[in-house]
Amino acid sequence: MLLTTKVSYGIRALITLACSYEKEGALSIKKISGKEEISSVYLEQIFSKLKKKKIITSIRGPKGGYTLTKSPQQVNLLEIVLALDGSVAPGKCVSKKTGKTVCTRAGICPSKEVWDEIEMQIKGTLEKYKLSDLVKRSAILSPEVT
Amino acid sequence: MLLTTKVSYGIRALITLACSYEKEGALSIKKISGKEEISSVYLEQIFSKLKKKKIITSIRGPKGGYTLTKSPQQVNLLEIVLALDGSVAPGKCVSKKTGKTVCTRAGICPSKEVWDEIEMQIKGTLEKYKLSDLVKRSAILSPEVT
DNA sequence: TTTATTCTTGACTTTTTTTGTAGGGTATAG
DNA sequence: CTATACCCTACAAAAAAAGTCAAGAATAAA
Repeated sequence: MLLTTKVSYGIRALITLACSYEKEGALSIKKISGKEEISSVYLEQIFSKLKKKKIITSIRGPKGGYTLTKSPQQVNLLEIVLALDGSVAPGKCVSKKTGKTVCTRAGICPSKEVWDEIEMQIKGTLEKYKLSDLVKRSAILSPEVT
Repeated sequence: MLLTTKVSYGIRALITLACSYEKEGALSIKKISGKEEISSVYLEQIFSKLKKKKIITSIRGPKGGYTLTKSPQQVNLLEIVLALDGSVAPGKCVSKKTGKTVCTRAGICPSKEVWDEIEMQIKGTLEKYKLSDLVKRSAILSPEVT
């Protein structure tokens, strides 16, 4: 599945970060997890992955927390999903981790081009949408955001 | 994941059936599972689902087995995947089984349109490809098919 | 310098989904 | 009648996803 809870939580947390992008200072895990009602310990893991891919930047110590590395306009959904799930492929003909061929029939698979086409479409669509698009929609759908 | 082993096995078995569509008689689970190296007991379950959706027809008793209900040109990949996996949605905002909304935030989800767009694309692509297309490609890629 | 805050990391547990097995039943051609 | 082959439900094993725990390291502020 593409939209795992990990991705869902990640996006929600990033929207929160995006909302305070122009403002001073960083947001702590505690604040974000509290606001979004996500387990803070789990969110830590998620942020660790986002940090590895340089989507967010961390600041340690009191008054520390996380900030977006780039502006919300520059972050697309594909990089978020890839950071959290490792792949957007509809199947695992090829391993996420090693990159090696998993399916022994990959060479003679008559439907491979179908799955490749779908993967391309998913990538295209996810790349098209930016974090800023979601912030806009979020403001319309739940206007209580401060 | 879209391309589960269930779907993969199902497609392979259906290609085998499609290859003997013009010929006399039905193919038994045993023959298909033997040829495709799939657990015959598992393939029964898969065929049960395909039968429910009228993609294949069964004939009981000796000399019995399964045949395609329609011609390979009339069977698209979307109906196969839907029969076996129940859905092609990238997430489960909505439950596969009950059809009810699972995600409590579905109403205020700022990325819902993204996932909907992706689901539409997947549906479109899978609908475009027919079983007969796979048979053709199969003949090119592994010409040993009799 | 000490302390409270907050990120960092890896291992572990639980839950859910997927994959596969077991075993009995039913229809039917020969 | 009997062997063949579909039919069905429950159960088991394995893999993946979701979530917890605990010890550690950096740093701002008292």
